[in-house]
Amino acid sequence: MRSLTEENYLKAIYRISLNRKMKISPTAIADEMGVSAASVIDMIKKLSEKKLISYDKVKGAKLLERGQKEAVAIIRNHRLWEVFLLEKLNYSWDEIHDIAEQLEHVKHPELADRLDVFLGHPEYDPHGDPIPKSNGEIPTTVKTLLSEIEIGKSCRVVAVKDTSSVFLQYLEQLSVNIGTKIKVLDIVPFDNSMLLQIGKEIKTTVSKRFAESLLVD
Amino acid sequence: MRSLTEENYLKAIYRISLNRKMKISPTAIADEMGVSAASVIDMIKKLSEKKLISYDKVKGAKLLERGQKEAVAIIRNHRLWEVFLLEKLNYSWDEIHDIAEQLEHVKHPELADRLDVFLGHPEYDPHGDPIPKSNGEIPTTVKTLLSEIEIGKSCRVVAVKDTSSVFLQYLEQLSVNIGTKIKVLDIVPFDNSMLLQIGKEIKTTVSKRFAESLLVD
DNA sequence: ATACAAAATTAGACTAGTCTAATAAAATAA
DNA sequence: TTATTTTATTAGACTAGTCTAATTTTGTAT
Repeated sequence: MRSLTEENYLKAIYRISLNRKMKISPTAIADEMGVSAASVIDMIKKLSEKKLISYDKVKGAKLLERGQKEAVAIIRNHRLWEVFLLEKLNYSWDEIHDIAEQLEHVKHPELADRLDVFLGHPEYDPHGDPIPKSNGEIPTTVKTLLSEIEIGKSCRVVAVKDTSSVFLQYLEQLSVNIGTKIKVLDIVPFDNSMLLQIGKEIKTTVSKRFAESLLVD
Repeated sequence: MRSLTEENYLKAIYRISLNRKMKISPTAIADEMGVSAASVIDMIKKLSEKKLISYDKVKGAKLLERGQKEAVAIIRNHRLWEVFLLEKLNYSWDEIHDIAEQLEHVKHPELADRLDVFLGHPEYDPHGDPIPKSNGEIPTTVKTLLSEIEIGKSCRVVAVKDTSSVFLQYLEQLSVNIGTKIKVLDIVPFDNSMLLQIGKEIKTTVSKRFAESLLVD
């Protein structure tokens, strides 16, 4: 059984390995976790002994197969719970992360799968990140930005890139939610502003910046 | 912020205070929690200092207002999550407790209330225990056993008293679930067996013991 | 009331995870 | 290549929660 702390280290190492293709040094982990480098060294020893990661001063830390699997499972939990919180409990984009951070550690062999079924096998979490499959496979999603949609085509909102409250409030005002259907009616060549049909009711023009902050399918 | 362990002690003290009307001694808590009496003494000191409980060698431990409130909030979480796990994720009666034991500690000011709304304000958890309200009030439910229903009356299953797997399997076989409608067609005076109409399809006779293991409304 | 048993408490140790401060090793710049 | 800075590592201490093994207190039975 993995402790909460161990799980968080695995997750941190996983996240670093995605973001930057660089060496995963103790200091990098310390920054990610918000702890001292000394603490990280201790945990690196522990996780290495348990064969969850490999470590070498030169090459840095790296998840071994078991560690990788566990990290991905936690990410899967996290993203599924985020979908649940947003869609079922009507939480807003900016609130779900912290709660999912706690929920992701709840352990039961079938929990993620049952949640997945209940939510209808969502492919993305509300931040647009792909939800790993049960077998650990992560759909390599080519995320489509609204700004890439051609005139006349329709799409559905699957996630937001920008989670600032100004942006989210703007979305609310426009009645844009996850699942909202959007049709691109026109694109202004001058500044790439887009004329959109949002749902059935609303027709409005948005900036390029706006269109680059929404992920659609 | 309360630690996991502190929360579990508060919960244990609360549970003891319900079951037996007796003094809540360190040993009683130790038994309930499965730890040594020495550990309990330490925690009693801690919780007393934090004004969550009172303690006195003679009178034993007692939850103070804040402690009581927090304990009830945790119970509320627990029972709401049990409903969720059973009704939404289709877990079985015997699996939900352990998972809810973890979920109950997830903290966010609105979580319980949102879950409550999502689940449609359930009054009982699947074990037939009342779910505390948001304000801490616990509906003093006069639980009705199926065995108390009169001939010709109908009711709906709200919970089970017995959670042994033999009983649960029997229920499954009879297609009895939470929410299932049952009509009492006849009662055999000899041994109080009941002839039931279960849902639309099934008509069967069950023993008194069976009828005393099902809670209905 | 005295002796025995049970319960409460204290003392001291252990683990997991954290820290700071000191030291060692490596990388970088002059 | 030597000095400086950054990074890695070790040492030692702290907290929360746990334990076992005394020890003290309380309760009970004769």
